[in-house]
Amino acid sequence: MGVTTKDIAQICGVSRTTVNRAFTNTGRINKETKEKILRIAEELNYRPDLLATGLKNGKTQCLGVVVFDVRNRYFAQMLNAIEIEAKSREYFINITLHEKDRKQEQEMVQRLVDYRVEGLLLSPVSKGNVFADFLKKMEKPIVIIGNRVDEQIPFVGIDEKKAAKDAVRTILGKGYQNIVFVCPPLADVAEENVYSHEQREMGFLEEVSKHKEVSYEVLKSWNYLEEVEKILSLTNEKTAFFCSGDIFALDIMKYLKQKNKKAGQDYGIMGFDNIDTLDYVIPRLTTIDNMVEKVATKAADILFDLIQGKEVPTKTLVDYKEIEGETL
Amino acid sequence: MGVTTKDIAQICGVSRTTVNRAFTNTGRINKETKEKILRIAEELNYRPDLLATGLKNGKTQCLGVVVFDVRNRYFAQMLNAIEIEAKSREYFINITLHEKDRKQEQEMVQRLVDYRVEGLLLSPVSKGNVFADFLKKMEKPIVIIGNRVDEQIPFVGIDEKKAAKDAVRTILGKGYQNIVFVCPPLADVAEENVYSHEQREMGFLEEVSKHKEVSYEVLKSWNYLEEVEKILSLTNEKTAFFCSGDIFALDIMKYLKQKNKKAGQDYGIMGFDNIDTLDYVIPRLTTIDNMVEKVATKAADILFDLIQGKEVPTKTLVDYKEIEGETL
DNA sequence: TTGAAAGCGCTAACAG
DNA sequence: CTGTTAGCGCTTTCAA
Repeated sequence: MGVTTKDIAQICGVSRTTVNRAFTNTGRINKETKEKILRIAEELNYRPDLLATGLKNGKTQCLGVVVFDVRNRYFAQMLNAIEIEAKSREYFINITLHEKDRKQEQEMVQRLVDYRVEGLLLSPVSKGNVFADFLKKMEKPIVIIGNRVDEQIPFVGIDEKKAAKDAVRTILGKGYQNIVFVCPPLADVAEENVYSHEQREMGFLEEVSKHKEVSYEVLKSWNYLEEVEKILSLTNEKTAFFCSGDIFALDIMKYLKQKNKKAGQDYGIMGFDNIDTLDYVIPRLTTIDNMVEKVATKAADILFDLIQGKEVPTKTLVDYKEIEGETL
Repeated sequence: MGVTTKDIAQICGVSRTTVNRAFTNTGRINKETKEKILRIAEELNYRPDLLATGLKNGKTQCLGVVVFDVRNRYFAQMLNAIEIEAKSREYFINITLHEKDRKQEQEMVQRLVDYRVEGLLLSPVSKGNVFADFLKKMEKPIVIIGNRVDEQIPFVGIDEKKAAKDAVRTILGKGYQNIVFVCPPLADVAEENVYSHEQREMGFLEEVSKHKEVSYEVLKSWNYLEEVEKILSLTNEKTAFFCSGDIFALDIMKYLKQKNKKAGQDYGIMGFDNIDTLDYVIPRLTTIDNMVEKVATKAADILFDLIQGKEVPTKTLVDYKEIEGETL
């Protein structure tokens, strides 16, 4: 590699210990020696080797973050929030991606641990006991964002269930008699961790079943476009689609627009997440802000607490927010 | 930390060298000894310390990637492409973000180098000789994506200038007599590396000035919404806006829609980039695909060549593609 | 105020 | 087939 403390020591005619002291401000050191060392180091463009430092100290000032796809706005916003939080504590973040490949997800976690990151933030697609045990075996501070893994591993998110209930109430308040919960991710429930969607479904069902006069159903298929159209053409009731993700809502709106059906007029529609693509789409979609930035910031906070050996809650909920648009 | 080769050696009653041999398949080793070592390692959940390995070998199998904001679709798609490419070579990528903060950008580069990544992919906001020298001083393989820094540092992108010329021709072909190039980033040309936008502007000017009968102007302000509206209200000519970024186009379309002006009818508009938000917006924006995924993949390829000590071109252009929409 | 020596965990040359 | 030894670059006693 480049210049090492050894080189500097040699040039300055001192020992490596002294050189080290010059950098760390630790222990007594002659002012001139120190200045000389620093000057020479500067001249030679000396840079400490972080691998060596990390190895020696057992600390790397790094956090690992594992998410599946940065193209997803949710993660993009999340990463930014984490980055900012980490930076404020002079930590470095190490982002890794896996394309919903559960094997890779574990590999990424493992590798980050092997690189001795001091803590991990995950938004996992894996689930179940095996995965939970795997994470626990890491013996590293870990905080889960969004898709809960088990009761013990600290988790940060919003109260998805309550949010879904609120949404149903909002929709009913607008006079809809038929509500369809559109949740394609549930089609993958067998393999994938879709905790947040499951929670939303529970909230939906709990609330909607309280109202005898309302008819409802849940769509768990990725073929939702056709199904939605069919539903609309077969019913006479005032129908609203509650989508477990803004993307699905946008997709439906676009599709139905081509069929000359207008959101907010011919049907109602509500999303979930408040992704920023919504800023460019007319009419403005009514949705629920998942507060991903707040959640991520909170998760990072908790992770730092864990790193410092503090006790932390195993479940932390951040307030969500309904965003009124023009589609109900 | 956890279990080390030393522990395993002790337990198996052999030396650390032997343990090492069991893992690396290098040198002769007794089959049973090997199996025993591997079994014990497995049981103890042994994991090599990557910091130590890296320190020893001077290799980390890591690439560093520095971008300014992952919320930007362009980078999001770029990162995914890089990730895939790196993974196929068993490299790990280390993504870091800085919010267009040029000081931080340099710090990130420096830190990645200090962590001994084997190469760097940057899409920089910094520019100029000082920055170029800084990068060269790293003495690491580096490939620049999108915003060129200087003639020597390998760069991958599309032929922005030619693409802009093509776009102008397309617009003229639709009968527009007045073309406005909307390029807010040029407002920041003093501080920021906006190479790609400068190239686009050059292309625009070169092409448009060939046609004496066409009037044109360039908008370099972040207040483009009002200016656009003013222009539309003052001119009688058939006007098109050529936006140096789809985001600006979407913003304009939304704004003008509220003023009851329709894209493709009351005015023409064309974007640049082909971000995937376009999928959800009607009418479909005519634009140019910046091929970010291909560019990123190519950049990673070149970086690997550099890492292997091969010669690489200092400038690589990937074919762009015009996407016909409904807004011209 | 400074230096010698040992060690973080892994690896490789060289002996045996 | 296996072990000894030294060393990657940095840090930290402990002794001078």
